[in-house]
Amino acid sequence: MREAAKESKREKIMEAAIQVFSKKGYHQTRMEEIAVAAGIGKGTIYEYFDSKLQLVQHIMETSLLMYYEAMGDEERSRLSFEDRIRIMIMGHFRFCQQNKALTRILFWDTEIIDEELKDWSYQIRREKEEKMRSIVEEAMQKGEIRQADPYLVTQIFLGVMGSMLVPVILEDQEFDVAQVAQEITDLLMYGLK
Amino acid sequence: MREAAKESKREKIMEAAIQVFSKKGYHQTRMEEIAVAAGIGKGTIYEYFDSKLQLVQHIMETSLLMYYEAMGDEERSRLSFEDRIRIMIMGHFRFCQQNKALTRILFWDTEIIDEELKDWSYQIRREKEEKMRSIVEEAMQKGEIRQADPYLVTQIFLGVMGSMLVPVILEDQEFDVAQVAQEITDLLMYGLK
Amino acid sequence: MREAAKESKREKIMEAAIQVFSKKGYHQTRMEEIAVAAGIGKGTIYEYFDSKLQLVQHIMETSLLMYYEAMGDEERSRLSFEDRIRIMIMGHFRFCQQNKALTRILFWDTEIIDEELKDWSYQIRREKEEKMRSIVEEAMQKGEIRQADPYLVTQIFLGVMGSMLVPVILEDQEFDVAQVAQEITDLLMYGLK
Amino acid sequence: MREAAKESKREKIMEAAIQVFSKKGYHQTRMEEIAVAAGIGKGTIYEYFDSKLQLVQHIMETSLLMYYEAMGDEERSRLSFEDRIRIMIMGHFRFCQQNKALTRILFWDTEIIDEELKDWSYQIRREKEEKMRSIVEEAMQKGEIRQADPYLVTQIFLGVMGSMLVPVILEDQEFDVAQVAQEITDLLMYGLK
DNA sequence: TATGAATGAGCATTCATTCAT
DNA sequence: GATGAATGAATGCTCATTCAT
Repeated sequence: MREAAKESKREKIMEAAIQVFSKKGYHQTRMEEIAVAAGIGKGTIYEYFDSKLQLVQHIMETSLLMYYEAMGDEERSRLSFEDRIRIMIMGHFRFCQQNKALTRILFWDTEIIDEELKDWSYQIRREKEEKMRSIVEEAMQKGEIRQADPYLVTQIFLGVMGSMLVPVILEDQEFDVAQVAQEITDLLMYGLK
Repeated sequence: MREAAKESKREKIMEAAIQVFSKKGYHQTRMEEIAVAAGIGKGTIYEYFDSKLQLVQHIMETSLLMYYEAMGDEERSRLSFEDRIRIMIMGHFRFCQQNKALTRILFWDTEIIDEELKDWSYQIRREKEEKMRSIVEEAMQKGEIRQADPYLVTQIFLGVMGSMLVPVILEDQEFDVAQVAQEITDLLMYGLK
Repeated sequence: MREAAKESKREKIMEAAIQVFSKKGYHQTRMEEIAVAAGIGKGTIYEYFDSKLQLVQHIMETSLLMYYEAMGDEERSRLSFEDRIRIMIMGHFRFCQQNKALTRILFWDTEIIDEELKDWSYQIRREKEEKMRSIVEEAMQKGEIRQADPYLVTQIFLGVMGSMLVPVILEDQEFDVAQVAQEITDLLMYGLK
Repeated sequence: MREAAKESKREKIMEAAIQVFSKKGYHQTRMEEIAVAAGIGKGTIYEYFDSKLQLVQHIMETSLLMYYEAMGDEERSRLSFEDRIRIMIMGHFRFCQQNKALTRILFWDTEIIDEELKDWSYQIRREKEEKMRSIVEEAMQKGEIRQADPYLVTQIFLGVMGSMLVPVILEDQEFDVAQVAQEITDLLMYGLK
């Protein structure tokens, strides 16, 4: 089989797996369901992935890379803090809206699948947190935002980003990503009063 | 056996189950582990609960009642919006800090256990959301806070409350509940600028 | 406890067990059901019987004695063959009609409970067969009935006796024992022609 | 796998199950024993049958069809009553002799497995009875046999057919089916005198 | 390479029996 | 004696994984 075709079947399996995992959760999903969804035989999955665990790991790792790319804050240090977080929030929402099934797997049904995967997932979370915190701290130093506990502010940002998953995931709402990002940034920057 | 002793054993099983479910997740937990953790025989669990599913359901229902009690917003409509949400946030944090394992089960590892339980869980979430939204809308009408999309504001509040689970759950940090609630309320009310 | 009272509780358990075993079969019956039916505690059964198996064994042995007594062919060798088998068939029917639950356990739901019990049950059956055959052979020698394979005739007699269990057990019919015994004897003696 | 091979494995499982059920009874039989007897893995049984209950149900239904075929009384209404029942008795014996394990399951160890199966089994019994009765009544009308209670006569026929199971099942005797059927018919028609 | 029939480790649950009260 | 709460051996069934075709 040509490399391309091989790759395409691997992708097909991953896409099928994402749909089924997202709908039923890892433990409730049987390998056969994935095979059926992918339109292939059960055994074939094992030609491309070592195990169910490795399949979900691979999905999570790959999608996390995609997510970071969508969120990417590279080359934006010259922007104002307000713009940076607006863009970041927007990137987050855009990714979530475009990859609902994936979002559910990555950020919502944080089911404990495996000790190692749990640790990896925590590690990722911490890294994201660190990065966000350094942005916050930088903005405080520059005087762009007022002094406050940077850890707290970081958690709030992450929490707010998480908050908007609900309408996307549970209620399947579509919304204007740019506008919502703008409104949220406003609220965070200028408060409710 | 006296009623009290019977009740206490039921509680013992629930506490053991909470610990194990919280540590390993529902599907990774074997009934025997719960029995061992409770210091009883495997069969004894079935004297008090019909099945593994019913056990986790009962834990979730009971703890949700506790949570709502801790959060209780009754008789507070005469307070200012700022005070109300501060108290609410504080109640949330206090509950989470005092019931870490439970918090993980209720709000963190939202693993798909059962279709019915999933629906119930969504229902609960929606009710909480409704209530919060009505508080937000009331405050807007009274002019306590500025006009904004009430749905968005509600999601932000819920997100912020969710955000602080991370340090509690994942990093096992202790913090001063009242002070953190105050700081968060400040940030939400007056913004970062 | 007085001997009499002790005996009466033992009987009570046996009667309860007979009812439940008869209705649900040995394997489908739980010790608790018997206890409930007897109006006593589950543990109490074990004060009177060593085990579920021993309980059913005891029931079967006791009732078989009763059955043989009802069937008893002692002191009847001076009667004609026709009278003997009529009386025997009548005894069989009378016992079955008066002890329906027991009949079901003894002769109908011949479920394999235990290897030993199975062997015992076969042994009993063979003894009954032997006795019947000797009666048949005697009647042939005396010229009371015509020459035929005595084994075959014996099986027919036993079969006919078994046949009438159906209306008793399955259809709960009541019938005039003496009359039916007479009719059957006639049919066997003089044939259908 | 070819259809034929698949069917043959299904048969292999059924045959193994018949042997084990027949030897140990339904409740005493573990699925693993059947698997071992069939020379396959435990899980394989579930590829062909949904459950232990469904397996035994399928065996009973299939074998009953076989039995009725062996007994078949079609196109025999022009024969004399005597011939009809002789042929019927012969068919019954032939089936039992050729399918001993099956016979034990169908007609001997009438253990209560399941409420539904019990009802089904009674239903079958009643149908057989009805058919036999109509044959008896017809013969009485035609004057082939003397007047008697047709229900009683029917039960006797069925009882006699059941009676000969004993030597087959319990004593593993072989006998000349045609000859025994002839003798039994003689006895029933002309009596013992 | 692709398949799906075969497998058996693993687990929830039942229930006869025990034994502290 | 009487009890019923506690127990754990026993077993039906599932499903990830293997491997012959």
